[in-house]
Amino acid sequence: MTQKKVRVLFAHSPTGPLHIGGVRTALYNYLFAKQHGGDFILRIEDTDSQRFVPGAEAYIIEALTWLNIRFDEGVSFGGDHGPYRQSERKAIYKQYVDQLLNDGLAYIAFDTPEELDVKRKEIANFQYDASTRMLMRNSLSLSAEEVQALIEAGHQYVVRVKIEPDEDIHVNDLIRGDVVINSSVLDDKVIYKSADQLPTYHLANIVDDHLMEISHVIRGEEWLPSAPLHVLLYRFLGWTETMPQFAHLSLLLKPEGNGKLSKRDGDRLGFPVFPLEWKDPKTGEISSGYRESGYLPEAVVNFLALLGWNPGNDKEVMSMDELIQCFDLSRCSKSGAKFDYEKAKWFNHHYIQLMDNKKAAELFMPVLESHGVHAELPYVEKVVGLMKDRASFIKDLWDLCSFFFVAPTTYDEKTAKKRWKADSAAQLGELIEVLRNREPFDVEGTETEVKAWIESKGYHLGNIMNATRLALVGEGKGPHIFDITAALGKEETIRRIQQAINILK
RNA sequence: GGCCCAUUCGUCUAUCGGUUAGGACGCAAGAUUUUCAUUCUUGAAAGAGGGGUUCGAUUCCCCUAUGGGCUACCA
Repeated sequence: MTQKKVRVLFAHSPTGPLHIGGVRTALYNYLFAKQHGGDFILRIEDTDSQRFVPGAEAYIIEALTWLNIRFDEGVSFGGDHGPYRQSERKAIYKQYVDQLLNDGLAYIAFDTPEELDVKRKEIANFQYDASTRMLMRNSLSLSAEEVQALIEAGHQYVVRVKIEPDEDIHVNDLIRGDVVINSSVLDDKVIYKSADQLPTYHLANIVDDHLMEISHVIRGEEWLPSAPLHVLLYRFLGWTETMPQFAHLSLLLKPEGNGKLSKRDGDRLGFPVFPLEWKDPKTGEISSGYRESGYLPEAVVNFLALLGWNPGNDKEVMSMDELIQCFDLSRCSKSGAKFDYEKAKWFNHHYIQLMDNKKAAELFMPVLESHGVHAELPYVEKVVGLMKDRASFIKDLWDLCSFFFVAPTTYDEKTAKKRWKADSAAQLGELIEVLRNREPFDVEGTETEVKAWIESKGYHLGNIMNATRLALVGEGKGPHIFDITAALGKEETIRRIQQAINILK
């Protein structure tokens, strides 16, 4: 059987940004390749010259690079099975189209799109196949002379595969098992267009996969209905022995309602469907991306890996290396998975908790800058260490801990009403004296001394603490009070308390 | 319409004929705490429906329903 080296690919058409479902397909291919010590290849399928979108190719590469999904070979990565852009492989395809034509496994058809439309209206459930092809204008219904004359007169034509009816075609799918489709329901698919001298997906795909020695084709379920056609094409070309193994992945569905997750859903539902922000070159419309929304690549990869696959145990948090080890096509679920944005957020939260303070601080620096704060990294690191457990996104840290960088100028009304008592001003005045004499101004020492002072005076601990918090933060939130004082330092702590006394009285 | 694929808590899923149907997100309650969170504990929450096969079906088969995909000179 297939002892050949594992070579899988991510093939995408440059018709727009790669969406998150495509990212998952790329990820699964990558995991599979790496697990088997195989190659992961990028192929650009630009056989539809009409729908080409500039920038789409670079986008795919940038997005997957961000996610640490690395290619071994392909467009912009080199390799000896190139070129990897289908538009650059015209001559290659032509040769196989001719072969099919010579072998009588394909034929030339002159029907224009308009003529086909007419037929589709005339005949219910019209399908260009064995039952109708003799009614059409093609090299089967026309004489060789007529065909020749038509071509010489400059008529554009297409080449269609000639599918023989009444045969059960088996597709052995690694995820779904034996899938059988009768050839009668297949139509004589167009495999080549004379207008741009390019094959369609079906032919290009088979020829390239064969020539690039692809061992496994792992792709979305939307391809399952045409898989029998592909099986037939391998047979027609004489490549059945080396035909890759197929695996059709279930689709990613909209979180609410039903249907396949699409470009539109993201901004409508308030979460990204693209890995990176994308600006449509034609309309200028901007679609949000995971990266720009503050997602960590590790979180996106982990979340995506589990959408339609699981390791067979309760383990959910997994690094790329662990995923590579555990991944198993046979554990991919057969049914579509609804996109769960809340869980994606949880993964991000979790990965921020796991991240070391320095890394988190570095990521937080630009956020601080954007708020006009220029802080020293060691200080930011300390603050982030105190607060990062609470953030789902790095940028959330600003709301969580801006008071570490900017003193409050106003005090939250509700909190003030509840926490600032009649004697708060006097008590905090005394507290300032206690703090002024405190040395060193560390967390434990200061806490011990302040608590001792509160006890000796018979004050209410909660009242003092809550009022102090209000003075330092401006509202009733934040970490342990002495973590705040130690971070702010003696001078700033006293200044803020004094200011609160002045304003709140 | 035709063809194909699917169907376990709200969501992602485990279970490969015998389980109190397990975990995670979310939700609720409680604990911890000087605040807000985090964290921890607990709880509610599921086999689409109907037939078979079997001593026994969530699990195997069939039908129905529902959902999804495909049905282009798009991928």
